[in-house]
Amino acid sequence: MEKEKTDKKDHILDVAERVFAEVGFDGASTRLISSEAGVNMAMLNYYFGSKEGLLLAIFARRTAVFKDLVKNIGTTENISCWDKVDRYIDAYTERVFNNNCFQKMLYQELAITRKGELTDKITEMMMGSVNEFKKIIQDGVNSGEFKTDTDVELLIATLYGSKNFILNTPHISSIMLGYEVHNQENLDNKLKPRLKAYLKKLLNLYLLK
Amino acid sequence: MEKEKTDKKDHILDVAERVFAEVGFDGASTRLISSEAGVNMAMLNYYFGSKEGLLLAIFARRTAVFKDLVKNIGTTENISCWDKVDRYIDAYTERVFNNNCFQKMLYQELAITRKGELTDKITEMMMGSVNEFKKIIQDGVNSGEFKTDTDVELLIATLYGSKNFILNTPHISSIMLGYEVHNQENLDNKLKPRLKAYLKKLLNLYLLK
DNA sequence: TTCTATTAATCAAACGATTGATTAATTTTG
DNA sequence: CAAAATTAATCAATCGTTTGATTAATAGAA
Repeated sequence: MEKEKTDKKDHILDVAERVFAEVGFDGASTRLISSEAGVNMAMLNYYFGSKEGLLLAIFARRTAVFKDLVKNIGTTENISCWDKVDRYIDAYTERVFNNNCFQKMLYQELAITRKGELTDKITEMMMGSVNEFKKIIQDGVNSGEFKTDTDVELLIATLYGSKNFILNTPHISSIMLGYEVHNQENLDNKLKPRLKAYLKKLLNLYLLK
Repeated sequence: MEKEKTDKKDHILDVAERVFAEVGFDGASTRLISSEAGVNMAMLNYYFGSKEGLLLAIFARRTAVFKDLVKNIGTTENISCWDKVDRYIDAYTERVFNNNCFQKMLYQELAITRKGELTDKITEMMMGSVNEFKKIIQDGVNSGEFKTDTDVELLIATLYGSKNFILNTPHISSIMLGYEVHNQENLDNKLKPRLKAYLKKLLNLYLLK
């Protein structure tokens, strides 16, 4: 029935997302993906048209969820700009830790100079999140709450990049931190609160007068 | 003659490094690499044995150079720990901006869970650089120059990650910054000094009491 | 209900194209 | 000349995709 079909498609998307994150888009053969998902190879084309269609479907699913999550922290009234930054860091950290396979896949695609439709879709999604944060910082600078010589763009690079380094170079960060970052329990219990606290302190020192 | 042979091999390594950075290892066919380099396809195997051998040769060439660059800022006498951090940021920024194709390729490989020899070689190279910086920070904490609650590992993630975000997601960062980050002139004249100044201020605020 | 049509889902097999690699022949070099 | 460098042609393997057939599920007509 209809529900089971959706479940199966969702299952394939889950598996493909993980495999793409692990070995990259070009490194992931349709045979590997289908065998990992426990489905016949032809089902990928049957459901998603092509390998690239599968990739697009993964992005479509996540972006649909993200639109709700990124929304209007910046427009909340009656709280300081720093509190907005604080909330943004919380929301952002939660989001990326709960979708770390997708995040890893996302930045692998961003690193590659490919053609067409997907790049635009990714860029649009990223810029939405970026501009939300940018607006918060800019408001804080304009209102005098934050330092005037704040480098907003590089601060964004720090926010996104610090997390990327941890999650997207697991070989290195696991050695650095002393525990396996692929382990979701370590991620949730150890790394997530640590990263939140670190980012808040770092940005607080950099932004506030 | 011997010199020309080395030149040709070096030329192939240059081109392959760029192509790997642009489309990833799996996305770069030997035919594409050889045509971009203007050599016959068989020359890749003739010189480097295999496609993976070519990748290894790229790493071997860069690591040989890096061993000289990473050396002993930490053991310099008679300067403060902060001055060491200052110098490290300078040296690090210079290094990554002058090898941004290699850097991009490096982190694409680090993101992928692959087998064997290369991963160990990459990890060793990275940890050498990481530990050098870690030692500087740790000395500063122990001597009382830096704050005691410094999160060294996440600070490393910030240092490396901020730069990675700028250089490895050119689509996004070019929009953010308002100019093309692939343009080496923009990189050297605009971004490099800006990133240096930003990182120094950020780390200064975070580290110093 | 029971029999028949229709549709969706699934499969093994095969397709043409491309992959990385190798061969054997040729050219260049010393 | 002999050795090294370079080439076009070719190799088996794997790639993403398509095929035709089969099963399972649903709907319609009696």
